[in-house]
Amino acid sequence: MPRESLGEFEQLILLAILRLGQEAYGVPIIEEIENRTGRSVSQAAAYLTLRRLEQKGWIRSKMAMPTPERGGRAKRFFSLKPAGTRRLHAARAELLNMWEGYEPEMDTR
Amino acid sequence: MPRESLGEFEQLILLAILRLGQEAYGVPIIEEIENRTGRSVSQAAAYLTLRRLEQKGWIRSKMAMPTPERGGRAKRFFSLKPAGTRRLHAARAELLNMWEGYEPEMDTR
DNA sequence: TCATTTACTATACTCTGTTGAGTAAATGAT
DNA sequence: ATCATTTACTCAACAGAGTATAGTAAATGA
Repeated sequence: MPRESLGEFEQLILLAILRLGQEAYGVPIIEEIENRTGRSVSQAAAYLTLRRLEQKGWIRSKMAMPTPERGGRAKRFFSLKPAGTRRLHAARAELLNMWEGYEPEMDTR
Repeated sequence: MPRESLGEFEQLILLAILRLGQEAYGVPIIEEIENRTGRSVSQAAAYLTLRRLEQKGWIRSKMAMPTPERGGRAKRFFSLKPAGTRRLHAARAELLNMWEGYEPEMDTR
């Protein structure tokens, strides 16, 4: 049974798509996550997760035409479906609830 | 290779231990997570994750003496080790970074 | 003695995340 | 034209995190 809450990497992918808007295809999605988290993201990990998210009905994708640049292959653009948007929103709410009241000083008791 | 960041459920467990302080043993840990997240947590999931966290050196545990109540078996109490505290702190920083700038209104564009 | 309560365990499995390598379609240089 | 290079995406196998179902163990109270 799939879990109710989003996985962490899934969240990162959805957030990246949301933030990138019209420019949300594989390569920038990976860069966005790398910039934001500071960790490196393999292409395979990203594309696999994108496919899984699409299968679950949280995002949709569409191939675009190639662009006239060196190596400018056709890109697959992604966007959030309503269900994905709701998931993302719910994930944030859960996190807020979970960490609410936490103060870093608690760590050093 | 284990991942650098904590899993979501692992975070919940560590946070529950931190919050419960002296009272951090299996049953209240489970209740704390259920209350905070609204989802139900199986005992197996909790104890298994507790064991994994201990194996990784993020928490320690100690059996206490039985208490004189009906069914009052010996309890295994958990506490954070420094490494676990650091992980928890780092996990929070990552989350803040990841969601920074996100506004719920972004969802409804 | 035995049902009940509280606390913890075993085992097997699915889902999520990661790795390492590879394919495909475009341009640019020779 | 051919072939190296760039950009974009794919395959397959595996490891790690999370879940489900069921069970064991040690206490009390009737």
